Amino acid sequence: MAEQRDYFEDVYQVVRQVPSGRVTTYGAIARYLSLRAGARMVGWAMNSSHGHNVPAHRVVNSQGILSGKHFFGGPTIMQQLLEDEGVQVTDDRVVDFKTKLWDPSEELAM
DNA sequence: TGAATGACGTACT
DNA sequence: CAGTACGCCATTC
Repeated sequence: MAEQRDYFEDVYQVVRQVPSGRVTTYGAIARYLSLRAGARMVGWAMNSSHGHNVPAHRVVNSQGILSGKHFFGGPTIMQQLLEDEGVQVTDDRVVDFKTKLWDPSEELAM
């Protein structure tokens, strides 16, 4: 049982700060945390986010695609959550993703 | 102990 | 422009 919680918690905190109606990308988080692992470990942290009160549904890949929707227990759970927050999703993709993109390096920086 | 995998991203062909 | 390959590194078998 490796309690790498420290590393994951860092990711969780960033995701938790994502405002409703906004989305962020794995790469953005990884880059903000200077994770050399790139973006893969960010997704891995999400996998462990179950029970951590982490709105992982606000985290999408660089294309704004709901890559992990299938991991929410349903192919429409993630989409429903986003739509419920005001994020329009079409074909598993965030509408106006580029505009709704919440970059920690931009919002949390400085 | 080593190999395989993985909610991604970037680079190259 | 599209497709393929590689990297990155922790977790799992």
